[in-house]
Amino acid sequence: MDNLKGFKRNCYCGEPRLSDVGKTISVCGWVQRQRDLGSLIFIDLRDRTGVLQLAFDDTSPREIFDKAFNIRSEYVLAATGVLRERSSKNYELPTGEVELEVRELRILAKSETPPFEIIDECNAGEALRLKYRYLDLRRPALQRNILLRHKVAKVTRDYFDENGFIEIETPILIKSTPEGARDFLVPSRIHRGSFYALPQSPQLYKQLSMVAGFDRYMQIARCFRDEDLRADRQPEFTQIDLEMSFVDMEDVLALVESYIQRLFKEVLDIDVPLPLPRMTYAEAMSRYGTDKPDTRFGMEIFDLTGIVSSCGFGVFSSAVQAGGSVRGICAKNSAGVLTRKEIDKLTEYIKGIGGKGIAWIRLTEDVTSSSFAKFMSEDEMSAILERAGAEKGDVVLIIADAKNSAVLSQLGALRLLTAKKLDIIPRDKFNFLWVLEFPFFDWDEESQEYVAMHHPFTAPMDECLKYLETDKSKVRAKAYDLVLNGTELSSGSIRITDPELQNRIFKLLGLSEEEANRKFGYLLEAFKYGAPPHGGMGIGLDRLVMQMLSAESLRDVIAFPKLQNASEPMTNCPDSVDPKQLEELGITLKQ
RNA sequence: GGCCCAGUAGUUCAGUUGGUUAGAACGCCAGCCUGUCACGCUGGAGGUCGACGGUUCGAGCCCGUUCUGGGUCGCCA
Repeated sequence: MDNLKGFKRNCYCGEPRLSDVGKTISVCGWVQRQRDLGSLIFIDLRDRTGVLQLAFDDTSPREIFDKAFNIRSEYVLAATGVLRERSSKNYELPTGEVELEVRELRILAKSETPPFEIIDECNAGEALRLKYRYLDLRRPALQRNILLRHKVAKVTRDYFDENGFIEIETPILIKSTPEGARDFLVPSRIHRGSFYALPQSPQLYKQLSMVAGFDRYMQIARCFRDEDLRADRQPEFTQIDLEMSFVDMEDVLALVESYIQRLFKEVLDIDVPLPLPRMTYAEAMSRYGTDKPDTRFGMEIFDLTGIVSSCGFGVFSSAVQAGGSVRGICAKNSAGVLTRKEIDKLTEYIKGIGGKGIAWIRLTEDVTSSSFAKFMSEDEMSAILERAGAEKGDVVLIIADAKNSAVLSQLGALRLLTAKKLDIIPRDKFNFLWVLEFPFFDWDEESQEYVAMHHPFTAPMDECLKYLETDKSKVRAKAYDLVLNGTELSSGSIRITDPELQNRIFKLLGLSEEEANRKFGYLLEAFKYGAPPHGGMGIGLDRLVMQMLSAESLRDVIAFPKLQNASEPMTNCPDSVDPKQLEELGITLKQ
């Protein structure tokens, strides 16, 4: 093993080109591969910029050649030499026309054989890759992802800085607010029996920053939610958090739009046309069955309620009579893929998410089959086909339920699943969509009452204030979501700054004055001292980067993510602690 | 907590109807090789078939339980 003494790197591995031939350069890196051809040895040396071929032959000093002979994958090397043109070039590689004729070679570290190959094609399981995450991260694909993430953060800070935003760090140890997601708790040693919580978002602090007069705040903020994980959900994630004073919704939307445009141009060189398309929540639900529609493909939901309200098929007519609806989607040119068996699978899926089943019509080239035609008149069937826009080769999938919301959400899920099955979702599109006019209240089946759909500081739309006490279903919020390819990227609202209105809202949400004061008293108190009108957004950085890279999982864009069970195998976290630590905190564990 | 999928060599996987000594590719080790770049050729090492229990003359394969990982529903104001 050698050391670095006297060695000075002056070049990254990915940099040298034909025009540099003849220069003496010094590089450092990891051995991607050693190819021993007998009296000729090649070593591919990798750093974060790329790969450079080191060459050793009979012109090499004997001790250097012997050293090269014994070098294995993932050794760390420092090499100095003269750059020369290759006699046989590799045009696949940016550095493929040159190679380093090595004059000095140092082994800075040896390596055991890694548990999986450090190549992009590596298919090793997530658990193994996370246990050796530092090796996984050496793969060029992950290096690119993390680098792109860095660029996104850089452009973000630049953009908001240029628009007058100030980055303010808000605390990580905060008061628990047991609304919404479950909090991570941190026991206090000094205040025995009391707990801090980790922030689910810097929401209240950024609003207080507005009261403090900072006018425009942004932060690339870490957020924590103690809920179950998904491919696009990690217990800690990063949010581009912003808040602005003296603005209405249009100001926030305009600023975020132009941020998105600049970001995609600078990082991906993609032009995003503005303004971004908009849709109300009601329209999104009725056309796509979700508040985050993927508009990269059609297959929109159509309404059959009027056509089948008094038909002979009890499943349909009884759903309509109970106040529900009958709706469907039409999967174009899908009869080949959506066989009876496949439709049965879809039905199983629908039953799994609380549905009753799927009624279907399948139009192959020579025969039309259906699960319910025998109950219908010919006129009714042709009216359905016409409404569906169905032609030969198509499959119509219909859902009926006494609850309209159930019909829509099931069709929304079915639409996505079917599109994935048919592989009709374009991968190279970035379809942004503002979803506006969210309902202010959400009906909670379990408690049989209205609950806040957003956090309780979201302002109702001005024209809806009159319905607050009389008809909660009519109240819409000054809330807006930014959706990208069916993913909720970002969510924001204009906030309530009028203490009187805020008290009115708390009352409607069943929060007593005492309870509201205990939970958010400091914010209400602050608002007594001159709160500017303000609003903002939180943009999910991880999901944004994931979409920009078309990554399959959040784990591909987070340097050190957690497994589905919220653990991190590399450091064995979470882990038990020394009993002394618990003693200091006054904590006793059960059992 | 529910549902679905997967656990076989270091890694990714195959393994027929339950039947001799469990295979392949890559990786690893050794030898040969002067233009490779997924180098090539020859040879070699490497296995508690996730674990436990059951059925059977006999289990990688069938049954039960359990553990682990992935996806998903619930959950995520």
